[in-house]
Amino acid sequence: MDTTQEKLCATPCPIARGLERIGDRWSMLVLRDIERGLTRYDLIRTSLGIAPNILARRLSALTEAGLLEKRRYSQRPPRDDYLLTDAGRDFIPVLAAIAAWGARHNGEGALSRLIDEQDGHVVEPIVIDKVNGAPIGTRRLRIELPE
Amino acid sequence: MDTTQEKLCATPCPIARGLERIGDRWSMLVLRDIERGLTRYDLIRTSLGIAPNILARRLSALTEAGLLEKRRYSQRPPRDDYLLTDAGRDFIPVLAAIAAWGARHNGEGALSRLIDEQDGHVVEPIVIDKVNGAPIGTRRLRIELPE
DNA sequence: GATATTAACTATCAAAATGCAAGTGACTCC
DNA sequence: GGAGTCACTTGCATTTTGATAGTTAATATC
Repeated sequence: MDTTQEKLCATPCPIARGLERIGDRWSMLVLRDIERGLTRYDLIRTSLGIAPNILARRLSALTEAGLLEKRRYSQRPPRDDYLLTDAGRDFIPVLAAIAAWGARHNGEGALSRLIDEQDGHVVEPIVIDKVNGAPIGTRRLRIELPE
Repeated sequence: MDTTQEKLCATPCPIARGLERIGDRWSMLVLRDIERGLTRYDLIRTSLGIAPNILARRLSALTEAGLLEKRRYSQRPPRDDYLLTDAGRDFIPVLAAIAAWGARHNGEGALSRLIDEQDGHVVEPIVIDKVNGAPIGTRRLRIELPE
């Protein structure tokens, strides 16, 4: 019902374009779980407490959208797990930014944290402009429409 | 029906916590529009093409969630506009990161771009770890649950 | 002073998405 | 051959979304 192609070029806004492909809670939480190694249907289902039909639909929508791919890990019985594609993996930093925001503004009670495995420090994600290193939000920005 | 308080502490995951407050397409697009100066109901409605009841609900949910605040700009007739709170403004960098992802992976056709008003360059948002400057995704991370 | 217009909604109802519970298919293990 | 596992599907109730029309409180116009 929503192939990747048909909605492209609907809007010039890259935020809207991005949200068309993953703009719902479950999809983002599915990506989070797969990234942390829960690559199988049942692992994700019990982790999220999501209804089975909903998870099935989300997984195939994410696969269709090119964020996940199925990989057969057992021929008999036929079993697949789900892996992030390049596009899916590239979305993980966005989740990190959402996590940082959630931690700053939803901070009551205990929170899980992101740890860098190389040296064990607590990661603090922020969004910057790669061009000059300035954190987004510190300089006035403008949206320029295409010609 | 969803006050800010009652869901807090439901999960220790800051991503899930964040998404509880803004994890839907319309809310994020509303924030985008308000940030670019469309602070009034009708401006947002025509910009997004959203149904009026849905927009009303989103605006009050976002206000309830502490991302927006109403400001009366006319006493007679009584009229309000919507402004970002600190928490709402702090979410803008996440939208920038989503936009960058959307531009990278949804790039067919013309796209609008973010311009830095100080020197006019095209902004390229990326998420990094503030602690060491490493882009998120370049180092292995682990989620640590609270004790 | 009646009528039109503007801005910000609310009300009503149909359509779509979500969610729960139970069931199915393809196996393996005992 | 019965029980268990994994990855779902089916059917149906509930919830959310969306389209359309109407409302309220005013000002502006004829």
